[in-house]
Amino acid sequence: MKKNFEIEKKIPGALGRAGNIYTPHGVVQTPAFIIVGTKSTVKGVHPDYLKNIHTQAVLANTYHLYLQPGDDIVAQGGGIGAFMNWQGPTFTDSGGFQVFSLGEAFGTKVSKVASGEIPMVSETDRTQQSKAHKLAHIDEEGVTFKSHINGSLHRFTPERSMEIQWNLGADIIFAFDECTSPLAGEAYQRQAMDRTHRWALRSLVRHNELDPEKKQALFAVVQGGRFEHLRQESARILAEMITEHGDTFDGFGIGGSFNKNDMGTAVKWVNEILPEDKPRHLLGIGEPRDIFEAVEQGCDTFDCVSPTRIARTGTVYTTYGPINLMNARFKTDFSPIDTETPSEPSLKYTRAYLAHLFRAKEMMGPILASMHNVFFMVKLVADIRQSILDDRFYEFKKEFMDKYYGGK
RNA sequence: GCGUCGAUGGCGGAGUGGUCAAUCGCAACAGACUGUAAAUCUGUCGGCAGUAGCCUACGUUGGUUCGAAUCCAACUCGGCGCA
Repeated sequence: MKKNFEIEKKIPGALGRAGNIYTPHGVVQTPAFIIVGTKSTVKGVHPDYLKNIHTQAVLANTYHLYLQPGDDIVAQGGGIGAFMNWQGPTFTDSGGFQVFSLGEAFGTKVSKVASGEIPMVSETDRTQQSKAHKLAHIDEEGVTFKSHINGSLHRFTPERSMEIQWNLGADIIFAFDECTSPLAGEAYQRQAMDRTHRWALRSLVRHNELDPEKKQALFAVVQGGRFEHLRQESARILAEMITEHGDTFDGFGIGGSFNKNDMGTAVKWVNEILPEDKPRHLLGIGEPRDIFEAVEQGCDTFDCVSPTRIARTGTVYTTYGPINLMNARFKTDFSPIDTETPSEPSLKYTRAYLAHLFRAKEMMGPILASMHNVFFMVKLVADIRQSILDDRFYEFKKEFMDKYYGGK
């Protein structure tokens, strides 16, 4: 079996490490922030810019590209990378997140990261009526989706997800899983986790039929919610999972829901068990604080919609915390977006100019803010990597956190 | 000059006797956003008071009425028509 990951240096006294993931489209130097480009485009950001700022990889979405334009068309276009003119490494999520966002979370404000008090809602408390409005329905075999675009019905199974991801052609793909809600109780988490494990094996089997030469790396997705013993069990089962042909996973994703306050702890439970010599991707995370915690506890890659999503509504990252450019005080603030971050937008434009663009609803507002935020996160995680290589991770962490959160 | 229609909170525009401090949209002011249902969503938005409540308000003045943004009269301003 070819080697697709190597560790360069570890963080003393922790699980963290700096390393390299090798893909057919280049090396991902880890830790790395993978930029989300759901529909084979990073919203508002040109691929050339991503390249210029040394973005390590782009993550697209199986469900969205399957619906539009269709994975067959993406395949004809040469796969997501060629289709969007991105030459670097690519990932695709399996559609597992949509099981949550279009299912349990649909029509609610529930986020996969819960903060503060978590109301425990048992499965029986949910009415049939509310379930009827959801766009995703789960059964043992797979998930039936109702398209959010035109209402048409679609069936996803682990096998189908592998086939679509094979067509999309990303370098790193994920097993089809169920991202559970942070509101789900232990009984449901257990049930969903066990099912996700069965789906993982089916994904592994189907993937190896499609890709005997192993052009794509397949990552399993650890579940278990906020329950320590479930997380540990999930990590153990997936780490040991092997097909009758001897195939195993190339890496692991850590998915599902988290408690905002102890994300590092949850990640640690898992990474203490996962094999050290395979890469670990923390799905859908996150904020600077989360990333520092997760890197320290052994995660190698991350993806998150936050940089581009918050940018579109006027929020930009700065060294001293995020700011919302729509706030009145920025109307006449002619300083750079962030004096300590040399992104192209920050070097060339003022806060007042961006504030004007956002108020005028000019598309350059979201574009420039997205460019800045992508730069900020890519650079932050690159800086974290460098701090590990330089043996100064903890110093860098404290320095950054003190500025960014200002003691909060 | 005559006729006619209209004048509502920053703007647009509902409301036509009590349930109106007044639907809604925009603007404004905040907040949220963690494997993108998202250039989205939520809250506030006359003044004062921590909810109770009080005050000032629907062009102006006066009137009808238990009660008026809503009915009547005059006036002021504006649109349109005729001279």
